[in-house]
Amino acid sequence: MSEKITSRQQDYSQWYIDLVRSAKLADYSDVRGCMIIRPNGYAIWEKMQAALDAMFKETGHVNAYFPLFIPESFIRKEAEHIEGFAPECAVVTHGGGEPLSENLYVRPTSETIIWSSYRKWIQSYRDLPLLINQWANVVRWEMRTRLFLRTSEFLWQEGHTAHATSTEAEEEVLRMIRVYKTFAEEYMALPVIMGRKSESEKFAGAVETWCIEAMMQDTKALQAGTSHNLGQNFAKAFDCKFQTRDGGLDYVWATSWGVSTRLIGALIMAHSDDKGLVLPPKLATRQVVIVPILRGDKEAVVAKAHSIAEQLNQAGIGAMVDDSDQNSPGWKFAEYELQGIPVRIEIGPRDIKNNICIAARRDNAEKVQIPLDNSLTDTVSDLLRDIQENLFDRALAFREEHTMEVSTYDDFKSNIDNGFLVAHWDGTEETEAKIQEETKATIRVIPEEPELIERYGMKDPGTCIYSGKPSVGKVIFAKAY
RNA sequence: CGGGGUGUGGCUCAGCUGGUAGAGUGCUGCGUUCGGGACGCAGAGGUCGUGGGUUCGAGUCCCGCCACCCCGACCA
Repeated sequence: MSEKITSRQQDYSQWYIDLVRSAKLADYSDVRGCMIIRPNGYAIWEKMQAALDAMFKETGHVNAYFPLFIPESFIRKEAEHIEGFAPECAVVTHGGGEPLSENLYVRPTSETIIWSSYRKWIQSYRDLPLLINQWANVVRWEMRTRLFLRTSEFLWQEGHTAHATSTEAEEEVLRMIRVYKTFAEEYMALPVIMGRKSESEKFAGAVETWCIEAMMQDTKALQAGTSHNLGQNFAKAFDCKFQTRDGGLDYVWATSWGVSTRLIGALIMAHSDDKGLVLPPKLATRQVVIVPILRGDKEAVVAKAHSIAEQLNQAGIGAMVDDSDQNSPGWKFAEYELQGIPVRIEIGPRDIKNNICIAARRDNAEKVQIPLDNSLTDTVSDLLRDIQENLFDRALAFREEHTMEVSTYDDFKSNIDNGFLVAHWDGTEETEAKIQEETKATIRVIPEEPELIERYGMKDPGTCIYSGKPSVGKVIFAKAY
């Protein structure tokens, strides 16, 4: 084969690239740093969008769309925001062949243009809360890019909410990071650690940033979603005040939260193997592919394959038949494994005689015989549920195997390439920066997961592994994408 | 921006001390196959990244430029 996938063991990074390209998820574009999301990849995004969008609606949000272009003066209104984003912005200076009177920034995120509107829309506490989400593309000029994980342009959703009180905003921030955690774990089968970011890792312009952090198969960390408490920073920058219930005047409290097409990269790096993509059933476009073995009474085999597909489809399980005679069954097996379809059903004359079919699981390569009767849909449906759970359990077990507590800096340094390290930190940016400089590792998350907090005594006071100064609790360090 | 690498059929690449373009795979057609990437036969497909130079002659040698990839510094 010309498109052989490099093994994970040989070169993890190359494996990822080979997989993305051979599974036809994405392609490099002619524009530096940008990618083309191909139908196979976009289908995953559409599945993600559908599930997330429903969850946003359930939590009271509505969708809207704000412009791609942001006037330079808007970007400059919030001091930390401009400092954080300006260096990685694309700027439009000309339009219609003429220099523009004011430069337009291609949005790196939409807080500023959205708050310039919120200012007009919000006058009273009766206008609050305002709960808007948008599905959009954003541009951040990156020095080094990786397909899905970091490209100059990417797709995402960004929620922007406005609230009457600080407490409500805090609740919103937590509500949405929990939505992300639920989505990651239940749909992506990706266990994540929810918690706060350190001061230096938080969003430019936020008071506090919450995140969900996942572990990839090379033990590196990947930030899978963030939810920001923006306090009154943007309201003040855009002079967005409202009349309170008791007749006073106050600045509006804000949040923003987002996940991006990076999740597709996370999905790949968490579950896939050397044969190709492994998709959790809930995010696969099709859950089942049926490969008829075309020998003997071919017509009967093909007919049976289609009737199985119909039976499954009627039960809401996405199934397709590949009855083309262009490729051998072996070729098809390999191809659909590359594409990550969770279950393959093989059906041949032998099986028809025995009134069974063979189902092969993508996650662990096991093959089972399934009787061809009314129980088929339930059996397949159970199988899919089991695959979904197994992927999660496997990823969780992997993360736990690669999470350890360290109490000395020497231990830290010798184990930092082995996964997540739980360690005491004195809470200062200086220590964090020093550790990053010396080891390339950063504080990924200050966990707010009761189970983890209890297991590792996360909130117990101790001594910083780097400075030896007092620490109020432990945090998770790792090398990150 | 540093370090490394690569530009030759769609893809992966070979092409030596210069002599007029090659393989594998893919593609098209026909036939035989089909329970883990099948086989035979016949075909189509390339201004060798780009600009200049040396030469009777450049994919090959020299100089410039461009693009992309990988590794690092910045970041979802």
